[in-house]
Amino acid sequence: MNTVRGARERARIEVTAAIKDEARRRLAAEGAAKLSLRAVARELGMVSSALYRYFPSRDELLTALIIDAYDSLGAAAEQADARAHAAGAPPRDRWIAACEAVRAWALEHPHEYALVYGSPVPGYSAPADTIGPASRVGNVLIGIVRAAFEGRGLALPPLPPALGPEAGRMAAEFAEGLPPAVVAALVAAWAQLAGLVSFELFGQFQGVVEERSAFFTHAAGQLAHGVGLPAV
Amino acid sequence: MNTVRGARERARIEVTAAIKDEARRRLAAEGAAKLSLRAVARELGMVSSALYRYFPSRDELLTALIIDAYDSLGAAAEQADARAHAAGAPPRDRWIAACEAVRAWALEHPHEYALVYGSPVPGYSAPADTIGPASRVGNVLIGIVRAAFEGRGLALPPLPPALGPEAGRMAAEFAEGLPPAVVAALVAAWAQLAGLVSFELFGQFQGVVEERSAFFTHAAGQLAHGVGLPAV
DNA sequence: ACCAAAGCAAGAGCACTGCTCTCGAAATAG
DNA sequence: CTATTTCGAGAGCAGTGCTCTTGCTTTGGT
Repeated sequence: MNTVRGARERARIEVTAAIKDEARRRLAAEGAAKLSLRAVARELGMVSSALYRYFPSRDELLTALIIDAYDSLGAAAEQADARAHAAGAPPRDRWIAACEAVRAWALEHPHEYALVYGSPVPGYSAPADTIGPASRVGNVLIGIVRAAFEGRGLALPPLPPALGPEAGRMAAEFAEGLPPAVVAALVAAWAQLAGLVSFELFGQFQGVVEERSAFFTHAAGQLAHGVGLPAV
Repeated sequence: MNTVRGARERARIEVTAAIKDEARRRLAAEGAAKLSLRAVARELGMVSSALYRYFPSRDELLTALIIDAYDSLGAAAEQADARAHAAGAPPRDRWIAACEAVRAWALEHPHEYALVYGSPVPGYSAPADTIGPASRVGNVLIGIVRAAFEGRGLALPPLPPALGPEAGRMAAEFAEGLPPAVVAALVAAWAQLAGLVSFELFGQFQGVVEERSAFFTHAAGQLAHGVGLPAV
């Protein structure tokens, strides 16, 4: 019922939020590898050992930040798509809008993007709590393609027979009703989108691509074509 | 001339190599973030301060490993393509072979792959020494597409007019003679290939894609189609 | 052949990290 | 009002990157 349970509990969630905020600030400033519990505690005027009452380890703190990042990124994609949808944009434009939202979020929060889509911190494996928020971006893309499928226009990408069962399983598991060939293309496009963003963010385009924004939009359009969204 | 310049220099390059070897071993075992100079030195029977005679900082050691990783990955792609080329494979199959070689190398050297294509270590920007080795994989892909172009079959991908100058610049800069539209598609495909590999390697496909190998081959084929390589 | 210069390993030391444990104070629950 | 839980503080451990000084050894010029 979310009742007020006394000063202690309220203080706890406030301190927890303050810790995450400060950690996010330091994350943005110096990156995940240099995020130090002691520095966070120091900045908050507490002693480092007190922080362990709220997060049992540095990795747990990072996990909390990862979940928040997934949620923030997912929300950005959802909003961009909703805006495009409300404006009556065709699926292809909604797709591009969602992709551009992902890129924009990544450019605004580079270290948080690196946290979720970059190399995982070694010896760390994402706990189950992250898979829900992690799928929000994917769900946006699925929703756009589904809209195109239920409307008239969706071209079927090719699918080698050997991949039929696997694609069918993926479709049944998280994109019920969509043709397997589309689902397979969708998953690939999702990874490829991350590749485009990561390359730009991690400096791989340095000295190669200059007009990043226009280039990305073009590439996103190509991805849309790849999953079968019509050009109109 | 590579003459023998005395015991001291020989010892120096031997020790340098031993340090890199041990560092690579620890990198494979625990990842870049936990790579510790002291541990490397300890394992080599020297004291940590002695290591600074060979590498001025931890970052410099990492840079050396990055260059080696780029070279190793590039060599793997080159060999795979050369093999396919020698076997008379058409461009599309050479493309897929090169992509699969990249994936195989990444699966064999996950931490080294993460070092070069994952999130860059924060506060670290790749020095100029890395750009040469870094482009070897890209050059392989360019070579394959060029072969298809100079033979008869290469379909021109679409290119929005706004991206014409940028694509032309890229073509002139590192793929002289290829149509700008192809070069733009090539650069995007390169990033997308990395996205596919990264997603698999970093666990983003966990619970999504099961038959990773078949899925990747299919996606690589789609990338080949995207840059204009004919299906035959 | 000798001797100064350069290269090198070792050790001590600094400031920092994640994390554990104990202890006393405060808030809560019965 | 008392017993229990909850929390902050401090000390401490083992580890880190990196610097500086101290001697020893190899080198190169005379």
